[in-house]
Amino acid sequence: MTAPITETEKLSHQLIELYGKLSSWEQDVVKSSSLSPAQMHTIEIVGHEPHGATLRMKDLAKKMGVTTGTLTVMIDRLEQQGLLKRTPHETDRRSYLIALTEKGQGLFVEHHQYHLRLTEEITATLSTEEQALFSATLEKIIGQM
Amino acid sequence: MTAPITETEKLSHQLIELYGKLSSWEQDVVKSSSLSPAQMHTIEIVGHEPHGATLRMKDLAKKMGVTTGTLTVMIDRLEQQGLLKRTPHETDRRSYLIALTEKGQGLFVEHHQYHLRLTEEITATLSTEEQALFSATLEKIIGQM
DNA sequence: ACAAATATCTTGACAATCAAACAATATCCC
DNA sequence: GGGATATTGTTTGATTGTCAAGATATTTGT
Repeated sequence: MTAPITETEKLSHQLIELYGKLSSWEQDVVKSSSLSPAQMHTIEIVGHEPHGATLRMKDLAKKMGVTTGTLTVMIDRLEQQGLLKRTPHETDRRSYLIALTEKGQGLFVEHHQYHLRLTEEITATLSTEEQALFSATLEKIIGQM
Repeated sequence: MTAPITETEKLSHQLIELYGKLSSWEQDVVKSSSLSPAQMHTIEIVGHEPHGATLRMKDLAKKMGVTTGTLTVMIDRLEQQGLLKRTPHETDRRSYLIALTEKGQGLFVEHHQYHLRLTEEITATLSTEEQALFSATLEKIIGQM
């Protein structure tokens, strides 16, 4: 492949590079736990839910971009490990609400700290203004997706 | 989870969100091809190599963060589909060099165009200066990882 | 009440992955 | 040169992630 020419090509390349680095960072971090990347990802998604939110299997599957069939076995295993639990939906007896257990919450918080530490490290050389501006632009970009 | 408070928490959250959106974008794009995400990723890594570079199985496995055992079956399947090929290393008879075929190169270029189009779309509302600044900061961040 | 829609689970098939064992080749050192 | 050691890639066996399709239970609409 030839070197990027246009600004768009440069940025596209940077996004791919960032994605790849985040990916292998996450893989490394997860390796020290007993969970697979997909399992940790599930914990992260559930953990990021606002407190008190109700997440049904279907909602979670949609958020994660997998089928409910896939999610069933994923949740089965995480439930077996005591990291999250199904509780019956109050009014819809077909549904379960998925939530972290204490143990799962602990794991989530610990993992979240890793993310914060990474973010601190990679922004260490930026000025407050530069970081704020970066964040603002990133917000716009995310809004376009 | 509560709302982000510090700038670091905000940025960490944004990075996770960006990652997730890129992830599902890639999944959607790949779905219209006959390849799995992992297979397309392999094509991308090989395709991004500088022209004339020599990639052995071991190198590629390292770049991708998988074992050579995993890569062997991955390359087997892509080779069966005529997207890339193994050619014997000139001096080391244990090794192969992995490279895209014409067909694989075509697929790579097509996929690369998708990436460029996405980048254009998400930066459409940014001024030239804002994009340049964003790119510069992103460069620093990537350099810290 | 009944038909249609919905939520979840189950099953069968295959891809992705790793660790460990293996085969072929290369390198080192005496 | 030749034997010990290291490296490269493949194979094997096990587990996980994934989907599509079908099954079951429940809810909704008429």
